[in-house]
Formats: sequence, structure tokens, C-alpha cells
Amino acid sequence: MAMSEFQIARAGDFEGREITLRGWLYNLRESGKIRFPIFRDGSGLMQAVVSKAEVSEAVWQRVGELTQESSVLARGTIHREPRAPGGFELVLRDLEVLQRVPEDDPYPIAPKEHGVDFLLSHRHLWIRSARQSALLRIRHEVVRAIREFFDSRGFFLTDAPILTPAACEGTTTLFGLDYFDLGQAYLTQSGQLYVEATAAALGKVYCFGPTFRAEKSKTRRHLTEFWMVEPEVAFATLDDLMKLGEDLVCHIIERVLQRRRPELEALERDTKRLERIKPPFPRISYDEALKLLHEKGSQLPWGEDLGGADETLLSEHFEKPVIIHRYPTKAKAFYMEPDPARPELALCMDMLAPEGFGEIIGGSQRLSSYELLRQRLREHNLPEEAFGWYLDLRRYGSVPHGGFGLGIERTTAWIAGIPHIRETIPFPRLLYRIYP
RNA sequence: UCCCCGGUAGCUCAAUGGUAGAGCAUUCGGCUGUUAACCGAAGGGUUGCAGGUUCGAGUCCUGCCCGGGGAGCCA
Repeated sequence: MAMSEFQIARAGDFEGREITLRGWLYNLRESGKIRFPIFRDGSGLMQAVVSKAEVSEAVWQRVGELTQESSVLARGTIHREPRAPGGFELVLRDLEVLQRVPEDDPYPIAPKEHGVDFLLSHRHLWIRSARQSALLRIRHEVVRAIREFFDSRGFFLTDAPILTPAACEGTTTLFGLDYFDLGQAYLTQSGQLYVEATAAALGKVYCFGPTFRAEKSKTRRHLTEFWMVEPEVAFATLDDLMKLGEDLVCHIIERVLQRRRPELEALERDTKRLERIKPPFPRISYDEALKLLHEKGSQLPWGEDLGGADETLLSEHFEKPVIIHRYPTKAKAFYMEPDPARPELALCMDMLAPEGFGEIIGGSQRLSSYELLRQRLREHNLPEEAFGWYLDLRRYGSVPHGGFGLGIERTTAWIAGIPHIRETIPFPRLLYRIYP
């Protein structure tokens, strides 16, 4: 796209110039002999003004007959105008209608409140709304910042397969499918095991892709298909991982604040709360977290994983994301390295976003001992044959290493201040919803 | 899977067991600086489905279907 091409988001650069806006009608207001069509072009919204006295009768008519979401080429001049939302206004001279939405079958999403069911059923249109498109632009910025972060630190992108032969973590439910003559295959629930292999090949790596969980979760924090970035680092210790996660999250926040201010404002996000997100983040051990929870009235017994309510309590207690490390081994996955100082604890960490948003990162230092890994597989009733290649990583040059997964939708929801992660992905996949 | 809530006009919602209504959207009319503009008018209904109670059911009962919120599990 040429630099000189007009975009609403860069309207200021075009002040005083004659431009062609290519977009859609968002809304039309009129008052006798003056009309205010509001257009959108994907980058933002812009009000245009048309006075009956100043355009041809044909243009006046065409503007008046515009229906919501009709596609247009609008020509005119950009003027600074404090009364217009956004501060700039298009003084319309000519209008070409590409497709006029017929009035007997109008655009279904009116400029008013709608219910969740209706909006999700019209997700393909809902994403045109100001809020939803702002949210998707923020998601884009989150993804871009993540790639920048790892690429600039010498990480290699090594994507993990989406079709896998077995469960990564055994316990969780997987989406299964027929794989030709080889029988049952599954959609991946994590790329972690594979990035452990690529980390041993390339040192510092990450994978970034969709992940699938067939759990029947029905909450504001769950999707059956979601996106996750999973860095994995050879020779990394738990402390290295906590630092890496902290730096990553800070970089994402910084970039979104820098590049997506208008979108954050459109969503009425309190950006002061994001500006406070600077290192260091508080780090507390599971034991300390439990003590804090007990002071707040929780009755969670030692040894059990934190529940949703516990996470909310903790994440509301801190202004910044809080890192909780060293959970009891028995509450965690089979592949985590035990703490040499206290073997009943795992060298793992979760990061909880503040304001009650909860877990955005989960990670650990991985088991590096061949013998201990085999023992854990047996304890978890996992088929050793399926993990032969994974055990090989401990047979040939095993090193301390670790990584974590960061959920894109949860991170975006937190940064944008949206309670529901279903709005942070273009087409959410939910327990009772696979259309559109 | 379990618990809770809901389903009435295209949409958001009203309607003591007694003639199904409003706002938005659509159409028509009015208004030269509107901000989900405003003012006036019109069209628009198998009250999720199937039974039952009743003189009479949108409303009460039973079953089913479809959603939403939460729990467990996790990012």
C-alpha cells in the first residue's frame, strides 16, 4: 500500500488535502440540509459533513439514502474540526456507493446494546464495531510485541506440530481425530515438549500457535482454541524464567501503550494502571501465597493447586503481576524439576495479572534426569513408548532448561481491560459455539 | 459433568392468570453543526418446542431444546 494512501488513523497527515476514503458507512445523522455520515475504514472512524448547498443534488441524494455498512468511496478534503470525534472531518465533495445495503434486509447490528448470544452469532459482523475492531488491533500489537521481543533477544521461532500422537500432559482432555492408517491423533494442547527438543538444538527458541483443550470449561477465561507463545531456553534456571516472563510482559505493555493509545481510549481502559507495570514484579513462593490467602479467609490446604477464587484474591492484592513459584510437586505436571532444597516442591512459576484477571503465564524448569523422568511417567500412568523421543533429550546431553507459556487472549484481555477473553480473538471457539 | 439464570417484534426489554407493549432498527414527514442527534407518524408477533392444569396461560406444572454465568481443569 502506497504511503500516500489515505487512512483514518493517520488523518492528521492529510489535513487540507483532497483524499478518497475507502470504507463503510458506520452511522448517519442528519439535520435538515446538513448530513453527517460517519465512515469507518478499518483503522478508525471519521465523521464527514455534507451541506445541501455545497454539493450536487445527486451526491446529496446518495448520502441521504446511505444505509448502515454500505460500502463507499468518499472523496473530499480533510479539515481540522474540534466538533468532530477524532478532531478531523471529511468535507465531502463526491460519493460513490459500491454496494448499498438494502433497507428490507438491513445490517443486523444496530448502534445500540445487544445480547451476548446475538453478538456471538454475528461475530463475523460484530468485529466491525468500534470496540471490537479496537480490541483486535490491540491483539495484533500484543502479538507483534511478542515476536519483536524474542526475535531481538536471539530466540529462534521453531513452531511445534499441531497434530500430535499423544497427550502432552496426560490429564487434560484432547480433541481426537483419525490419522490415516496410524490411528488416533490429537490436536496439540501445548508445544512445550517439542520446544524442549528444539531448545536442545538451537539454544533459545519459542513456538507460537494455536492450542486446543477439549475440557468442558465454561468461564470467562476459557476457550477451546486459543493462542499461546511458548519460549524454551537451554541452561535456564527458574530465576532466569521469572526474569524472562517479567521482561516479556513489560515489553508488551510498553508497546501497546506506545502504539495503541486510541484503541485503549476507545475501550475506556485506565492506562495509568498499565503505566505502573514496570519491573520488578513481586515474587512469592507458594507457601507465602498460601499464608496470604489464609489471612484473607481462604481455607485452601497445603498441597493443592490454587483455585479460581484464590487466584482472583491474589491478583487483586497486587498492583503489578505477581509471580508465584515453587508449588507442591503433586499439584503440578510430571515434567517439572524438583527443588533440590525441598524436593516436595517443583521449580515452577505462574504469573497472575492484576485487577483480578488471573493467570497469564505458567512455566517451569524441566526435569533433566533420565531416571527421574521415567519414574514420573510411571507414577502418572503415561505410556513410556510414546515418550521415547522425549526421554532421548535426557539421554543425549541433558542440560537444565525451562520455559513457559503465555496465553495471548488472557494477556490481551487484561491489557485491554475486557472481562471476557472471547472478545480478544476474531472467532472464539467455545463449549457451545463453533459458528461462525 | 454439576449448580444458578434466561428464551416475548430484526435487536434490547416490559406485560397481578383476563384485549401482547415500549425504545432502537426499517419506511414516510420535519429540522443547516449533529455526537448511539432530536421531533411526529406507519408497518412489524405461531411469546423456544411438546404436553398438562384452568372458563381463560407470555404468566402456573412436567419434559425437552437452545443460550448465558459460575465450579472443576487450565493459558
